[in-house]
Amino acid sequence: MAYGNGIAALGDPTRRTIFELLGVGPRSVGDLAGELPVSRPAVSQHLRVLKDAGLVSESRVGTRRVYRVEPEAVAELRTYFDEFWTQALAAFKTAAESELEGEQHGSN
Amino acid sequence: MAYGNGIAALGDPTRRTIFELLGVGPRSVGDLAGELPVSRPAVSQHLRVLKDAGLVSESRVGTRRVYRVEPEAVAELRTYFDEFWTQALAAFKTAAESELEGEQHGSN
DNA sequence: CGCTTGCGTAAGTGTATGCTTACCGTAAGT
DNA sequence: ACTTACGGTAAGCATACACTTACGCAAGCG
Repeated sequence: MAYGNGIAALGDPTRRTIFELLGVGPRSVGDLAGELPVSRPAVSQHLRVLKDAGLVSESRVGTRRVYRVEPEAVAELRTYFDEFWTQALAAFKTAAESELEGEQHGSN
Repeated sequence: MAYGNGIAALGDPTRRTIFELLGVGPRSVGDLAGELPVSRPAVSQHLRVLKDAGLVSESRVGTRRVYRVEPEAVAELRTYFDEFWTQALAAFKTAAESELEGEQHGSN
């Protein structure tokens, strides 16, 4: 049940942008900061949150740190909304049917 | 591009719980509040956020208001993570391959 | 060795936000 | 009409949180 942290982590717009940038391919911190309207430390802090949520992982290359998306975490979120959608749709149908029960063959 | 609001709205744990309760079936405000550790007004406020995000809709039945999940909104989120996952997986593969280029057939 | 590059961390600040209590409007029951 | 049920809204508060600047630390380079 780590998806909760994931959704919360992606709640922030800046963090979601970072995540989407990493979705294209791995990147360094300064590189990311270069494309964002916030300071580099801010990006570092966002990356920490994403990392704690298991959405991204870090690897050191020389003096810089490269972050990349963790596909498994995304898969979890995907599954969550997938199942939720199925369930919501079923509930939607059920609700529509029980509405009809009250008016039997009412045309409207 | 309304998924952004949706994700942000679901960032809050209480709101996510409300959303999941509504996923099972439509419910009234007081009914929801009865299963949550927060006051009824708090639930009202959360429902407003969910409604503004397009995740739920409202309908009045007598003196009470019934809220239900909006399947289309869930579908949007589903699609978002679905596409993101596909993209992230592709990026993951690409990254793995370009790592091999550097060491060609290096056993270590 | 200094010096530079690249980042994480600490400390501080302003604003957003989730919660509560109090209040008000609307719909149904008697 | 009076009363009760139901729920949205206002006001206030306490905490969370996103951001900044300042600093420290490790890895390459001259």
